[in-house]
Amino acid sequence: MLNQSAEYGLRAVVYLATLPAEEQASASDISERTKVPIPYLQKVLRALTRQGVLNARRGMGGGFSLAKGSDEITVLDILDTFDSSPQRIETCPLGIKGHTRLCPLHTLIDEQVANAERVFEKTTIRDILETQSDVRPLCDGQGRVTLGLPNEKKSG
Amino acid sequence: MLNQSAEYGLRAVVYLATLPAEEQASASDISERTKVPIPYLQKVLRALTRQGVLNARRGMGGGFSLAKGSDEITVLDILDTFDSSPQRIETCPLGIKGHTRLCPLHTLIDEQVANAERVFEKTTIRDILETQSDVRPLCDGQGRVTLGLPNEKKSG
DNA sequence: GCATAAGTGGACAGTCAACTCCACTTATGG
DNA sequence: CCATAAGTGGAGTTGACTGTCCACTTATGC
Repeated sequence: MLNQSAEYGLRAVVYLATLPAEEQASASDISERTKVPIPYLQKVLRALTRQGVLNARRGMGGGFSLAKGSDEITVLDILDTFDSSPQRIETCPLGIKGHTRLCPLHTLIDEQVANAERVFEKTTIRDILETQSDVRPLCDGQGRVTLGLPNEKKSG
Repeated sequence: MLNQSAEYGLRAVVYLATLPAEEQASASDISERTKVPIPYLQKVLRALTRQGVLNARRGMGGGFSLAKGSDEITVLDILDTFDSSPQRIETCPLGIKGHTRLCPLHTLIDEQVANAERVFEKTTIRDILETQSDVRPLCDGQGRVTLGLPNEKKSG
Protein backbone atom coordinates (compact mmCIF):
# COMPACT_ATOMS: atom_id res chain seq x y z
CA MET A 1 0.00 0.00 0.00
CA LEU A 2 2.69 2.48 0.85
CA ASN A 3 6.42 2.37 0.50
CA GLN A 4 9.05 2.42 3.18
CA SER A 5 9.92 6.09 2.74
CA ALA A 6 6.29 7.09 3.27
CA GLU A 7 6.01 4.93 6.37
CA TYR A 8 9.14 6.54 7.79
CA GLY A 9 7.98 10.00 6.79
CA LEU A 10 4.64 9.51 8.54
CA ARG A 11 6.36 8.37 11.71
CA ALA A 12 8.62 11.41 11.69
CA VAL A 13 5.80 13.87 11.12
CA VAL A 14 3.59 12.24 13.73
CA TYR A 15 6.44 12.49 16.18
CA LEU A 16 7.11 16.15 15.41
CA ALA A 17 3.40 16.85 15.80
CA THR A 18 3.52 15.63 19.38
CA LEU A 19 6.12 18.22 20.31
CA PRO A 20 5.12 21.61 21.72
CA ALA A 21 4.42 24.02 18.87
CA GLU A 22 7.44 25.00 16.79
CA GLU A 23 9.78 22.89 18.86
CA GLN A 24 12.54 21.27 16.89
CA ALA A 25 14.03 17.82 16.97
CA SER A 26 17.28 16.76 15.37
CA ALA A 27 17.47 13.88 12.93
CA SER A 28 19.03 11.67 15.55
CA ASP A 29 16.28 12.47 18.08
CA ILE A 30 13.70 11.52 15.52
CA SER A 31 15.62 8.42 14.55
CA GLU A 32 15.58 7.17 18.13
CA ARG A 33 11.88 7.71 18.55
CA THR A 34 10.80 6.32 15.22
CA LYS A 35 13.33 3.47 14.98
CA VAL A 36 14.35 4.54 11.52
CA PRO A 37 18.04 4.19 10.51
CA ILE A 38 19.56 7.68 10.69
CA PRO A 39 21.10 7.93 7.22
CA TYR A 40 17.88 6.99 5.52
CA LEU A 41 15.80 9.11 7.84
CA GLN A 42 17.91 12.12 6.91
CA LYS A 43 17.04 11.58 3.30
CA VAL A 44 13.36 11.29 4.18
CA LEU A 45 13.46 14.46 6.25
CA ARG A 46 15.18 16.35 3.45
CA ALA A 47 12.42 15.31 1.07
CA LEU A 48 9.74 16.48 3.48
CA THR A 49 11.56 19.78 3.86
CA ARG A 50 11.77 20.34 0.11
CA GLN A 51 8.06 19.55 -0.06
CA GLY A 52 7.30 22.27 2.47
CA VAL A 53 5.97 19.93 5.14
CA LEU A 54 8.89 20.54 7.48
CA ASN A 55 11.15 23.44 8.30
CA ALA A 56 14.83 22.71 8.75
CA ARG A 57 17.33 24.75 10.70
CA ARG A 58 21.01 24.16 10.32
CA GLY A 59 23.74 24.65 12.82
CA MET A 60 24.04 23.97 16.50
CA GLY A 61 20.67 23.56 18.14
CA GLY A 62 19.06 23.17 14.76
CA GLY A 63 16.72 20.45 13.63
CA PHE A 64 13.34 19.90 12.05
CA SER A 65 9.87 21.15 12.91
CA LEU A 66 6.47 21.17 11.25
CA ALA A 67 6.11 23.92 8.68
CA LYS A 68 2.37 24.21 9.36
CA GLY A 69 -0.16 23.16 11.96
CA SER A 70 -0.71 19.45 12.36
CA ASP A 71 -4.30 20.05 11.27
CA GLU A 72 -3.04 21.42 7.97
CA ILE A 73 -0.93 18.41 7.05
CA THR A 74 -2.80 15.48 5.60
CA VAL A 75 -1.63 11.91 5.37
CA LEU A 76 -1.86 12.27 1.61
CA ASP A 77 0.57 15.21 1.65
CA ILE A 78 3.17 12.92 3.07
CA LEU A 79 2.44 10.00 0.78
CA ASP A 80 2.72 12.35 -2.18
CA THR A 81 6.17 13.38 -1.10
CA PHE A 82 7.33 9.82 -1.64
CA ASP A 83 5.29 8.95 -4.72
CA SER A 84 3.36 6.63 -2.48
CA SER A 85 -0.13 8.04 -2.80
CA PRO A 86 -2.66 5.49 -3.99
CA GLN A 87 -2.17 5.30 -7.74
CA ARG A 88 -5.41 6.20 -9.50
CA ILE A 89 -6.04 4.54 -12.85
CA GLU A 90 -6.73 7.49 -15.11
CA THR A 91 -6.83 5.80 -18.47
CA CYS A 92 -7.27 2.31 -19.83
CA PRO A 93 -4.02 0.46 -19.00
CA LEU A 94 -4.30 -1.45 -22.27
CA GLY A 95 -3.92 1.80 -24.15
CA ILE A 96 -7.12 1.21 -26.09
CA LYS A 97 -8.00 4.51 -27.73
CA GLY A 98 -11.77 4.05 -27.83
CA HIS A 99 -11.93 3.82 -24.05
CA THR A 100 -13.03 7.09 -22.55
CA ARG A 101 -14.07 5.31 -19.40
CA LEU A 102 -12.47 2.42 -17.63
CA CYS A 103 -13.77 -1.07 -18.16
CA PRO A 104 -15.42 -2.81 -15.20
CA LEU A 105 -12.18 -4.49 -14.16
CA HIS A 106 -10.20 -1.29 -13.91
CA THR A 107 -13.15 0.60 -12.52
CA LEU A 108 -13.32 -1.85 -9.66
CA ILE A 109 -9.67 -1.43 -8.87
CA ASP A 110 -9.70 2.32 -9.27
CA GLU A 111 -12.67 2.60 -6.91
CA GLN A 112 -10.69 0.95 -4.15
CA VAL A 113 -7.77 3.23 -4.81
CA ALA A 114 -10.08 6.25 -4.82
CA ASN A 115 -11.60 5.27 -1.50
CA ALA A 116 -8.22 5.07 0.14
CA GLU A 117 -7.09 8.30 -1.45
CA ARG A 118 -10.19 10.10 -0.18
CA VAL A 119 -9.58 8.96 3.37
CA PHE A 120 -5.91 9.88 3.30
CA GLU A 121 -6.76 13.25 1.86
CA LYS A 122 -9.18 14.18 4.58
CA THR A 123 -7.23 12.75 7.50
CA THR A 124 -4.78 15.16 9.08
CA ILE A 125 -1.93 14.38 11.42
CA ARG A 126 -3.92 16.02 14.16
CA ASP A 127 -6.84 13.67 13.50
CA ILE A 128 -4.50 10.77 14.05
CA LEU A 129 -3.21 12.10 17.33
CA GLU A 130 -6.73 12.83 18.55
CA THR A 131 -8.03 9.37 17.78
CA GLN A 132 -9.17 7.61 20.93
CA SER A 133 -7.10 4.50 21.43
CA ASP A 134 -5.32 2.70 24.20
CA VAL A 135 -2.27 2.50 22.01
CA ARG A 136 -0.59 5.76 21.14
CA PRO A 137 1.69 6.21 18.15
CA LEU A 138 5.37 5.63 18.86
CA CYS A 139 4.96 4.82 22.53
CA ASP A 140 7.88 3.07 24.16
CA GLY A 141 8.89 -0.57 24.44
CA GLN A 142 7.09 -1.12 27.72
CA GLY A 143 3.89 0.18 26.20
CA ARG A 144 4.17 3.34 28.25
CA VAL A 145 2.96 6.47 26.61
CA THR A 146 5.93 8.73 26.27
CA LEU A 147 4.77 10.92 23.45
CA GLY A 148 4.36 14.51 24.44
CA LEU A 149 7.02 13.95 27.05
CA PRO A 150 10.10 13.93 24.88
CA ASN A 151 12.30 15.43 27.57
CA GLU A 152 11.72 12.55 29.93
CA LYS A 153 14.96 10.65 30.44
CA LYS A 154 15.11 6.95 29.99
CA SER A 155 15.97 5.64 33.42
CA GLY A 156 16.44 2.13 34.82
CA MET B 1 -2.10 -0.90 -5.39
CA LEU B 2 -1.31 -3.95 -7.40
CA ASN B 3 1.78 -5.02 -9.24
CA GLN B 4 2.26 -5.53 -12.94
CA SER B 5 2.05 -9.32 -12.76
CA ALA B 6 -1.33 -9.11 -11.06
CA GLU B 7 -2.62 -6.65 -13.63
CA TYR B 8 -1.50 -8.97 -16.42
CA GLY B 9 -2.88 -12.01 -14.66
CA LEU B 10 -6.26 -10.36 -14.26
CA ARG B 11 -6.40 -9.45 -17.92
CA ALA B 12 -5.55 -12.99 -18.94
CA VAL B 13 -8.15 -14.55 -16.66
CA VAL B 14 -10.83 -12.07 -17.71
CA TYR B 15 -10.07 -12.90 -21.31
CA LEU B 16 -10.23 -16.64 -20.76
CA ALA B 17 -13.51 -16.17 -18.91
CA THR B 18 -15.06 -14.67 -22.04
CA LEU B 19 -14.34 -17.80 -24.07
CA PRO B 20 -16.91 -20.58 -24.38
CA ALA B 21 -16.59 -22.97 -21.45
CA GLU B 22 -13.37 -24.97 -21.35
CA GLU B 23 -12.10 -23.46 -24.56
CA GLN B 24 -8.37 -22.92 -24.64
CA ALA B 25 -6.22 -20.07 -25.81
CA SER B 26 -2.49 -20.18 -26.42
CA ALA B 27 -0.12 -17.76 -24.74
CA SER B 28 0.27 -15.83 -27.96
CA ASP B 29 -3.50 -15.54 -28.44
CA ILE B 30 -3.79 -14.16 -24.95
CA SER B 31 -0.85 -11.88 -25.48
CA GLU B 32 -2.51 -10.29 -28.50
CA ARG B 33 -5.76 -9.69 -26.73
CA THR B 34 -4.32 -8.42 -23.49
CA LYS B 35 -1.37 -6.49 -24.95
CA VAL B 36 1.01 -8.17 -22.56
CA PRO B 37 4.54 -8.99 -23.84
CA ILE B 38 4.60 -12.71 -24.56
CA PRO B 39 7.66 -13.76 -22.55
CA TYR B 40 6.38 -12.14 -19.41
CA LEU B 41 2.84 -13.32 -19.99
CA GLN B 42 4.11 -16.90 -20.20
CA LYS B 43 5.59 -16.52 -16.76
CA VAL B 44 2.36 -15.07 -15.45
CA LEU B 45 0.32 -17.90 -16.95
CA ARG B 46 2.66 -20.48 -15.46
CA ALA B 47 2.14 -18.95 -12.04
CA LEU B 48 -1.63 -19.01 -12.41
CA THR B 49 -1.42 -22.64 -13.50
CA ARG B 50 0.68 -23.65 -10.49
CA GLN B 51 -1.85 -21.82 -8.32
CA GLY B 52 -4.68 -23.90 -9.74
CA VAL B 53 -6.50 -21.00 -11.38
CA LEU B 54 -5.72 -22.20 -14.90
CA ASN B 55 -5.29 -25.51 -16.62
CA ALA B 56 -2.48 -25.85 -19.11
CA ARG B 57 -2.20 -28.30 -21.98
CA ARG B 58 1.06 -28.82 -23.77
CA GLY B 59 1.65 -29.77 -27.34
CA MET B 60 0.05 -28.79 -30.59
CA GLY B 61 -3.37 -27.26 -30.09
CA GLY B 62 -2.64 -26.83 -26.42
CA GLY B 63 -3.07 -23.70 -24.38
CA PHE B 64 -4.63 -22.37 -21.21
CA SER B 65 -8.16 -22.45 -19.85
CA LEU B 66 -9.89 -21.67 -16.58
CA ALA B 67 -9.58 -24.45 -14.03
CA LYS B 68 -12.91 -23.52 -12.44
CA GLY B 69 -16.01 -21.50 -13.21
CA SER B 70 -15.54 -17.76 -13.53
CA ASP B 71 -17.89 -17.39 -10.55
CA GLU B 72 -15.47 -19.42 -8.45
CA ILE B 73 -12.43 -17.27 -9.13
CA THR B 74 -12.16 -14.10 -7.12
CA VAL B 75 -10.03 -11.10 -7.89
CA LEU B 76 -8.21 -11.77 -4.65
CA ASP B 77 -7.28 -15.29 -5.80
CA ILE B 78 -5.37 -13.75 -8.65
CA LEU B 79 -3.75 -11.00 -6.60
CA ASP B 80 -2.60 -13.63 -4.13
CA THR B 81 -0.88 -15.54 -6.88
CA PHE B 82 1.41 -12.58 -7.40
CA ASP B 83 1.83 -11.48 -3.79
CA SER B 84 -0.17 -8.45 -4.74
CA SER B 85 -3.10 -8.75 -2.38
CA PRO B 86 -3.52 -5.69 -0.22
CA GLN B 87 -0.91 -6.00 2.49
CA ARG B 88 -2.58 -6.00 5.90
CA ILE B 89 -0.62 -4.54 8.79
CA GLU B 90 -0.71 -7.32 11.35
CA THR B 91 1.67 -6.00 13.95
CA CYS B 92 3.19 -2.69 14.94
CA PRO B 93 5.76 -1.86 12.24
CA LEU B 94 7.98 -0.25 14.87
CA GLY B 95 8.38 -3.62 16.51
CA ILE B 96 7.20 -2.27 19.84
CA LYS B 97 6.45 -5.28 22.01
CA GLY B 98 3.78 -3.69 24.18
CA HIS B 99 1.58 -3.08 21.18
CA THR B 100 -1.10 -5.70 20.93
CA ARG B 101 -3.16 -3.40 18.79
CA LEU B 102 -2.09 -0.99 16.13
CA CYS B 103 -1.72 2.68 16.93
CA PRO B 104 -4.14 5.10 15.25
CA LEU B 105 -1.75 5.78 12.39
CA HIS B 106 -1.35 2.17 11.38
CA THR B 107 -4.97 1.42 12.13
CA LEU B 108 -5.99 4.07 9.64
CA ILE B 109 -3.79 2.60 6.95
CA ASP B 110 -4.76 -0.96 7.70
CA GLU B 111 -8.44 -0.09 7.50
CA GLN B 112 -8.03 1.12 3.95
CA VAL B 113 -6.16 -2.02 3.06
CA ALA B 114 -8.83 -4.14 4.71
CA ASN B 115 -11.61 -2.41 2.78
CA ALA B 116 -9.94 -3.11 -0.52
CA GLU B 117 -9.19 -6.68 0.46
CA ARG B 118 -12.83 -7.29 1.35
CA VAL B 119 -14.04 -6.04 -2.01
CA PHE B 120 -11.50 -8.06 -3.97
CA GLU B 121 -12.38 -11.14 -1.99
CA LYS B 122 -16.06 -11.00 -2.77
CA THR B 123 -15.78 -9.95 -6.39
CA THR B 124 -15.51 -12.81 -8.87
CA ILE B 125 -14.41 -12.68 -12.49
CA ARG B 126 -17.99 -13.35 -13.47
CA ASP B 127 -19.14 -10.33 -11.47
CA ILE B 128 -16.77 -8.21 -13.51
CA LEU B 129 -18.04 -9.51 -16.81
CA GLU B 130 -21.63 -9.01 -15.76
CA THR B 131 -21.15 -5.42 -14.69
CA GLN B 132 -23.26 -3.09 -16.76
CA SER B 133 -20.98 -0.71 -18.62
CA ASP B 134 -20.66 0.76 -22.06
CA VAL B 135 -17.02 -0.21 -22.04
CA ARG B 136 -16.24 -3.90 -21.96
CA PRO B 137 -12.95 -5.34 -20.79
CA LEU B 138 -10.38 -5.84 -23.53
CA CYS B 139 -12.54 -4.58 -26.35
CA ASP B 140 -10.70 -3.67 -29.52
CA GLY B 141 -8.91 -0.54 -30.64
CA GLN B 142 -11.97 0.92 -32.37
CA GLY B 143 -13.97 0.57 -29.20
CA ARG B 144 -15.96 -2.28 -30.72
CA VAL B 145 -16.92 -5.01 -28.37
CA THR B 146 -15.20 -8.12 -29.55
CA LEU B 147 -15.17 -10.09 -26.37
CA GLY B 148 -17.21 -13.21 -26.58
CA LEU B 149 -16.54 -13.28 -30.28
CA PRO B 150 -12.97 -14.52 -30.25
CA ASN B 151 -13.34 -16.43 -33.49
CA GLU B 152 -14.29 -13.36 -35.43
CA LYS B 153 -11.56 -12.53 -37.93
CA LYS B 154 -10.04 -9.12 -38.00
CA SER B 155 -10.98 -7.71 -41.38
CA GLY B 156 -10.64 -4.22 -42.95
C1' DG C 1 37.06 33.47 14.18
C1' DC C 2 37.48 28.69 15.37
C1' DA C 3 35.49 24.34 16.95
C1' DT C 4 31.58 21.96 16.75
C1' DA C 5 26.70 20.70 15.92
C1' DA C 6 23.50 19.87 12.47
C1' DG C 7 21.27 19.91 7.84
C1' DT C 8 22.39 19.31 2.36
C1' DG C 9 23.58 17.15 -1.86
C1' DG C 10 25.07 13.68 -4.36
C1' DA C 11 27.50 9.38 -5.18
C1' DC C 12 27.39 4.55 -4.30
C1' DA C 13 25.92 -0.42 -3.11
C1' DG C 14 22.30 -4.09 -2.28
C1' DT C 15 17.77 -6.00 -3.20
C1' DC C 16 13.76 -7.08 -5.57
C1' DA C 17 10.32 -6.67 -9.13
C1' DA C 18 9.79 -6.45 -14.10
C1' DC C 19 10.99 -8.41 -18.09
C1' DT C 20 13.76 -11.41 -21.58
C1' DC C 21 15.87 -15.69 -23.36
C1' DC C 22 16.80 -20.25 -24.14
C1' DA C 23 17.22 -25.09 -23.74
C1' DC C 24 13.97 -28.72 -22.49
C1' DT C 25 9.69 -31.46 -22.30
C1' DT C 26 5.14 -32.82 -24.00
C1' DA C 27 1.77 -33.61 -27.44
C1' DT C 28 -0.19 -33.66 -32.23
C1' DG C 29 -0.27 -35.29 -36.82
C1' DG C 30 1.39 -36.71 -41.11
C1' DC D 1 9.01 -41.54 -35.62
C1' DC D 2 10.04 -37.00 -37.05
C1' DA D 3 8.74 -32.06 -37.50
C1' DT D 4 6.45 -28.77 -35.28
C1' DA D 5 3.44 -26.41 -31.90
C1' DA D 6 3.12 -25.17 -27.30
C1' DG D 7 3.94 -25.09 -22.25
C1' DT D 8 8.08 -25.44 -18.41
C1' DG D 9 12.00 -24.16 -15.70
C1' DG D 10 15.48 -21.46 -14.71
C1' DA D 11 19.21 -18.12 -15.65
C1' DG D 12 20.22 -13.41 -16.89
C1' DT D 13 19.34 -8.10 -17.34
C1' DT D 14 17.61 -3.70 -16.08
C1' DG D 15 15.89 -0.21 -13.15
C1' DA D 16 13.59 1.54 -9.17
C1' DC D 17 13.54 1.59 -4.25
C1' DT D 18 16.13 0.95 0.05
C1' DG D 19 19.75 2.23 2.60
C1' DT D 20 24.74 4.05 3.47
C1' DC D 21 28.54 7.40 3.26
C1' DC D 22 30.99 11.53 2.83
C1' DA D 23 32.42 16.09 1.66
C1' DC D 24 30.21 20.59 2.06
C1' DT D 25 27.50 24.42 4.01
C1' DT D 26 25.30 26.92 7.80
C1' DA D 27 24.80 28.40 12.41
C1' DT D 28 25.95 28.66 17.42
C1' DG D 29 28.83 29.92 21.19
C1' DC D 30 32.93 30.41 23.47
